[in-house]
Amino acid sequence: MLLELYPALADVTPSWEALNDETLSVHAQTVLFDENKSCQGFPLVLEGEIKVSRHSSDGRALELYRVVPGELCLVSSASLFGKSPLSAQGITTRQTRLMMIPPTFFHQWMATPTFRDEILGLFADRMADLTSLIDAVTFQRLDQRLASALLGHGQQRSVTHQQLADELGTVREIVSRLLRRFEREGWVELARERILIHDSKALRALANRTDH
Amino acid sequence: MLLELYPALADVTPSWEALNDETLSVHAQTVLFDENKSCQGFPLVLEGEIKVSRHSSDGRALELYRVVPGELCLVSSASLFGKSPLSAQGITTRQTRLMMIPPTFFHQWMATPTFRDEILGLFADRMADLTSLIDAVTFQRLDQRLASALLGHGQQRSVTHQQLADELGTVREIVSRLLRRFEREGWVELARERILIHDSKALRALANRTDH
DNA sequence: TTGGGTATGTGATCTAAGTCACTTACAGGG
DNA sequence: CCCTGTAAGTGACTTAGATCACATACCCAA
Repeated sequence: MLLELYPALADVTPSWEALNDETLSVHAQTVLFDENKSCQGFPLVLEGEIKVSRHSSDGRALELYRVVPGELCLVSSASLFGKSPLSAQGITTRQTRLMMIPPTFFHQWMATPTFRDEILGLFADRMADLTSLIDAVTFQRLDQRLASALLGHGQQRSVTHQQLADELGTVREIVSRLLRRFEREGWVELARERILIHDSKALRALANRTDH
Repeated sequence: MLLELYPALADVTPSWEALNDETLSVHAQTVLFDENKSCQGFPLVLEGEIKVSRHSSDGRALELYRVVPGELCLVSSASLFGKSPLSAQGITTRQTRLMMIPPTFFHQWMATPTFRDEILGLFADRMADLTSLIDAVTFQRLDQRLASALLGHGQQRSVTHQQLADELGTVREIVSRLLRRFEREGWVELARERILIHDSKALRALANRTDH
């Protein structure tokens, strides 16, 4: 199970099995780590999802990325590598099973080439995501980013407008207004806590526009 | 010299001295690597500076960070770890001496604990910078970011308004106007390609404001 | 069925930032 | 000293996005 998600763990010493009882199961909305707190351990997600985001002083939020099984929490690893405080908040979006690797284990495991390469590879992918986010935030319009946010979740997304706002780093009213516009165009259909995608092609076209 | 900047190189095998003749010296404005190209090697900066930035389709730019001697190019390392294409452009800001580490060497060196820890530590610091950038771009106003950009460069900065615009991800006119405002407040004094700081305290106050 | 809590819709208004179209200032080479 | 290219100043206008203040709409539990 764990090995399927993180095959490189097969080789590490001390064996991960020493930590088997460290597996914990938490509810949705559990805060696993927080901005400016130091990192307790390195989370490997077995099941569920962690949402990682930053918060502004005036109550706005921006989602950096989500950690699903088989992936890697960039912020935690950076914190472990550098002993610097965490730079974002991590919260589960639903019931989640995970293994918290203590820092000492994590450091020892990094000596194993396969494990190291896997971690560094995941690290790299996340980095690319982050730089994409940076230029989305800098150069793209909100309607384009909203369109992207709606895609890749199947035929419908079950979220509130406020949740989308927190994902994009804006406020609820703007999301509502843009969604309304999409609906008038016939691209989506809106219901309470639910958005049905009718024309993903049009949304994708908007998301990928390079001009303004 | 090299060892003073990167002490962990003392321990690596094969020895870095095998690469000694790989040191190269390039002029200002040399493009070392580019977006969507794959990475040629890992640059260790001995002297000079590399500016790493992203570019939008409509000619705007945003600086991610600068690499000075003793530091680490996050984008290059991510590219090497992940074999993914580079996600930013790297260009020297002045005459620069550097050593391009071939990927094979780099991978071998990562087996050395001291080297690995150093690299990962630098990696972590950069990550923190990047997340700060993300929320500066998302949550801060341009005047605040401009104020930050003016600080930490001594009594004066010798740059054009266009260069500042490219650093902040905006356009020249906005920078000119904001600087003019700062001048009217008596915080700075403007001259061709030169900005004298008169009241860094006021600038810092603006930069650190948490409200709007 | 009703009533309160949460989610959504929307007009009015504000403002930071971008765009356009210029003019003006400057510095260095011929 | 003039000419030319680059840097900077600036008014007029547009617009995306934020803010405020409500009006509904919906859902579940009592």
